[in-house]
Amino acid sequence: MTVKEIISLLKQSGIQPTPQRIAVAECVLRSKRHPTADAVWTSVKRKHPTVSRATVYNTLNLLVEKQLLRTHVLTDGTTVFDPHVELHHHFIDDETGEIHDIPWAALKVKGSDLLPGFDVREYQVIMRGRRKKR
Amino acid sequence: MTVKEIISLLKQSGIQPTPQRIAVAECVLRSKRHPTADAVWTSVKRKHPTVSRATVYNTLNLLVEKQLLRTHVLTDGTTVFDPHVELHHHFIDDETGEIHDIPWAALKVKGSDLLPGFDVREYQVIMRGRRKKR
DNA sequence: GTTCGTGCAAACGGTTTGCAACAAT
DNA sequence: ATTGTTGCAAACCGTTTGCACGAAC
Repeated sequence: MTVKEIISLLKQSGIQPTPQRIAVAECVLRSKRHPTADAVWTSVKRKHPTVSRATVYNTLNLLVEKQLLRTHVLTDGTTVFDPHVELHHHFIDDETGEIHDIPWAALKVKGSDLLPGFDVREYQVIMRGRRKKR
Repeated sequence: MTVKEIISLLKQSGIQPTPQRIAVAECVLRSKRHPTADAVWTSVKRKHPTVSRATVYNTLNLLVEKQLLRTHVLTDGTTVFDPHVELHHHFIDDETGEIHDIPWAALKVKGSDLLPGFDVREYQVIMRGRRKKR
């Protein structure tokens, strides 16, 4: 994803593309991981040493609001940001705590439309275990 | 669940059943909801006005450690305690944020054993939507 | 009398907010 | 001139910790 694409994405979403915001968006949208806000801050500071934590947090929240990102809350309460906005499942590594994305089509869930009293809008499967050593 | 049952449950788990701990355990083990630590504190204070937040937190963590409770972290980062330790799924109400337990047997998930590179120990389905008005 | 639990208050860590300075239009 | 953005520091909130007192074996 090029800087130009990021800028036009921001504009499309009604976000003024300032240098700080572009840097934040670059970092998190390109990431294959699921970075915390602080990880983004650390990364952005490399090229933009004066950026404040507040700006990073505000920008990330803005991106979530505009649906360019999703958030996940880990079991220890910290929030991570996920540029992968399409529906997918998650696998959480017991040892490292790393979150891995699992393609939607890898699993089939039956019965969610049959729950009496519940109108299910979306769902996802969260799996826990170990990565296979191989 | 009677007080006697709770006391013997605590003893079985190697937890000394003090009045405060019994009160905390009573509150959270009997609850059909998923209370936060603060909700437990508020509730326990009714009968035990001098109990401290620290004791409630310590006791809840102890119960989790001894596997009499599970925790869930909500999207806003707060932790709730779930006396329902058997495997089950969850439905989260979009409007109220309430967590509802869904019996394990209500859903069928296929494919979790087929993920290359992942050794799935457990999984659960998290659904979001609205309660049906009826 | 040693161990364990309690209550208080202070510390903590991640996140937010208030505010003054500063673009940008 | 108005509107919106930034950086700083302080506030915030849920949770944990340090410590002295007190109860129990």
